[in-house]
Amino acid sequence: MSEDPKTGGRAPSIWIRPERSARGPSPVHSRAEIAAAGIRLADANGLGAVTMRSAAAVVGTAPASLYRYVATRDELVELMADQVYGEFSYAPPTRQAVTDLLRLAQQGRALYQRHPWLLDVPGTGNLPGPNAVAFIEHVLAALASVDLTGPAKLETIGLFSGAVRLFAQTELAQQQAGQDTAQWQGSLAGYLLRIAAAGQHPHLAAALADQPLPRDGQAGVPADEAPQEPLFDRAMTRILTGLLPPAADHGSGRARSRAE
Amino acid sequence: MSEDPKTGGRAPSIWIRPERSARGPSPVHSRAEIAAAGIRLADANGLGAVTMRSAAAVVGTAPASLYRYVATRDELVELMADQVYGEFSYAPPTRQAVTDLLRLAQQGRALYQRHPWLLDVPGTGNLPGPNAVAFIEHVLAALASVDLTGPAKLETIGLFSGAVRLFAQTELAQQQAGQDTAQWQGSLAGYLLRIAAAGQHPHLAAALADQPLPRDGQAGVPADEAPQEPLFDRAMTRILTGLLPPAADHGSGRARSRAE
DNA sequence: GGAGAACTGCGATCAATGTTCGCTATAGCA
DNA sequence: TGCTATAGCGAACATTGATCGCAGTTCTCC
Repeated sequence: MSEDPKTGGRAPSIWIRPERSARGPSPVHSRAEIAAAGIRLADANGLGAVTMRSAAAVVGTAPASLYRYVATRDELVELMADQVYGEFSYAPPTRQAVTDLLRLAQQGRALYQRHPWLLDVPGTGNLPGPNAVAFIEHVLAALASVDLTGPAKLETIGLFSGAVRLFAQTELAQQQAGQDTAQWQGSLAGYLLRIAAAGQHPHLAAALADQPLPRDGQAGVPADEAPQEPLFDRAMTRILTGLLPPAADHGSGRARSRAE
Repeated sequence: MSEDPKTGGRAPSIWIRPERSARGPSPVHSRAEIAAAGIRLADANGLGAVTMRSAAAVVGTAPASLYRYVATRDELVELMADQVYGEFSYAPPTRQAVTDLLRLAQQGRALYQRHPWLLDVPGTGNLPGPNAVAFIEHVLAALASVDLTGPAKLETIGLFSGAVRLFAQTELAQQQAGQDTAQWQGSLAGYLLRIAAAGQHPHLAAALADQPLPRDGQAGVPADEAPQEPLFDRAMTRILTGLLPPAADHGSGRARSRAE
């Protein structure tokens, strides 16, 4: 989303640039190593903790040296994102698009759980790295039997990824709010309740009065994961069946876009 | 780390803090004015163009003075976001949840079109401002006849908003890529085609070979809005019908989805 | 009406961060 | 054996968010 009005002679994406050239001394480090360092920092303290200086410190080099591997900090983040995309493991596709996509969605969800900072990485505007391309390839494989044009499939992939991201975001937000700091929970609840009490928002008041806290008990054991899983699956399945054309698979020739 | 467990002792959100106190000279400016300045900057050059200095310059004051109105830059962005949420206009709800929500989604889409930087504003983690609360209230009104618990409705609102955001994001990305800079389009296309040509990604190759440009055939006239609209409506309707329980309206039993 | 408190505007300034420049050492190529 | 392109990096610069303290202003309370 970074705006660059001029962009005269733009440096090519990091995925086009070769990692190193033949001449000169061998680099001590690598893109993968630097990306791993950034990932460690981001996993621990969020994307904001990834600075050129901190990343350089983890790698064990000087800040300026990172620019031999990466043209800009955003490229570092690109590297990090694509590296974690490599954590997908792809099973051979069945013939059921929804089944395969749901499997991928579950992995995506786990990925966001493991690397929450991924939500802060803008997904658009950059070229997809090799692991992202591999992901696209496998989603296309899952969509093989679906009656959509090529471009429509690519757009569907965007929506699919966005949906996974959206669910992960919602899930992370609420589990972070509910578990990490009760004060934030209380802050939001109190805030909304006060607004509701003012009388100007009857529907809000009703919604809040309905069932304030179906969640926490008195025990410290957080049973957060288990009941969430089928909800994710069910919701994602609904989204997917809505996103894809009805799976009438009796190959009747020409593929058509669902629009027009 | 524990500070003051009582009284919500955290630095209170800007929505809790009063805009001004009784004592002291009358402020020359206001939150709304500063937010408007930020919005103008962001509309013109993206969210990155909104710095304390630039915003202060637009308002006509010194950078340090802004901190009399806003505790941090993020609060400025909060103000901006809530101010544009005020651009919604709410029609009296029909009894059709999907219809009403679709209307709201269309407005949201237009909002993102008018203020693309809104996509860069993190939606979670902050208290909703007054206009966001008004939006929630109206979505709840649209959901009045829907068979969901209060908390479930609130969660549905999150998903609904996220879906609108997701569609807007996809739409903006592709219209920006397709129209603004042909070089980026060519860059992505060439990049993917080169990967496809390598032979390791057959499905990608097939998708790219399918139908490169299903767009308009007439040159010159950019008919970009019109053909997009029904697609948005149809897709959003599908998402909504998937998100909501089937609209058995008069309290018949438990609603179920057909997919299992 | 006067004193003090609380607040506003803001110049000056600090710290953090992304990024660049230039120097030296190094490794492949002719 | 030079030539050249590159790696590592110390030093420094520009931008930006944020703070401090001072002077002027307005309200409250006696």
